[in-house]
Amino acid sequence: MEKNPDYCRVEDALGILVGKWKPIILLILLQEGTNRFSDLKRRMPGITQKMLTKQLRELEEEDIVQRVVYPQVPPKVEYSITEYGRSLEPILEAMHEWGTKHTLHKMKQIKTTTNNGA
Amino acid sequence: MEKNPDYCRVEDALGILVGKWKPIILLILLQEGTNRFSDLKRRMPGITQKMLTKQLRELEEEDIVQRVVYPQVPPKVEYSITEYGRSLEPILEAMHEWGTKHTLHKMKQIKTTTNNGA
DNA sequence: TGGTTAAGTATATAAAATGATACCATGGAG
DNA sequence: CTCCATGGTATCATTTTATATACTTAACCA
Repeated sequence: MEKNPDYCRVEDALGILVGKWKPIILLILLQEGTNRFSDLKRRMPGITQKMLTKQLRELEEEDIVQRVVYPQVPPKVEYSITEYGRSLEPILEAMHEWGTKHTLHKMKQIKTTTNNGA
Repeated sequence: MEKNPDYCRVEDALGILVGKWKPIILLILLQEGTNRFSDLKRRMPGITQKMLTKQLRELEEEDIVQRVVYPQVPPKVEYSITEYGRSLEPILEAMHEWGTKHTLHKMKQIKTTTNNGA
């Protein structure tokens, strides 16, 4: 595992995508472009400031999102996807596509299970 | 979020791929086909029986891996990818590809950071 | 009789992720 | 002088994940 570079590469991608909020943040920024902090928060009912800050910092750390601070009061901070971050799109797309099929698959499973004694 | 089906689909895929061991299990089974429990354990030094059992049960639950028990002593249990599970390959591939680029990107970042005052 | 084997369970802990809540800074409106 | 707004930070509690360790089962072998 640690030895096999194939596995590590996949882990790297997962490491960035994983978390309760990261994919949502990425999809929002990918689909709608630049958002300020409070916009993001508004679009993610349920997330706390702390969480949002943390996720954004981690994404920034990986050069996936860009953070721009306007030195004014009240503060204004804008977040956007970096060009590099955009390279994650194929993964998110593959996951979205698969997830859609998966939903159908689960429905089939339920049907089959329900009928298996009939 | 919960409202937007786009996000949920991605979450579904992540829900299945995520965990410290699942991608490794999937890659092993995808690349090498059927493995028995002890083989998998041997290929993943560091995993505990409990964890391996748990991950496999979860994958089985989602119809990603198939579990075949041979009623003999000592026990023999074989695991393999289902046809459905194989449909995850594009995601894993996309992640692998991205992860590879990411490694290079990080190296560039370090270089840039190191040179930024020169 | 007792050890070996494969695939587990059971129980207890530790560590990581997430959440709730309260606090801070500051310039302008009233 | 006080309150509002924005984008935070600090502290603590809870939930979720992962680890460590010991026990179980039952045929087989010596």
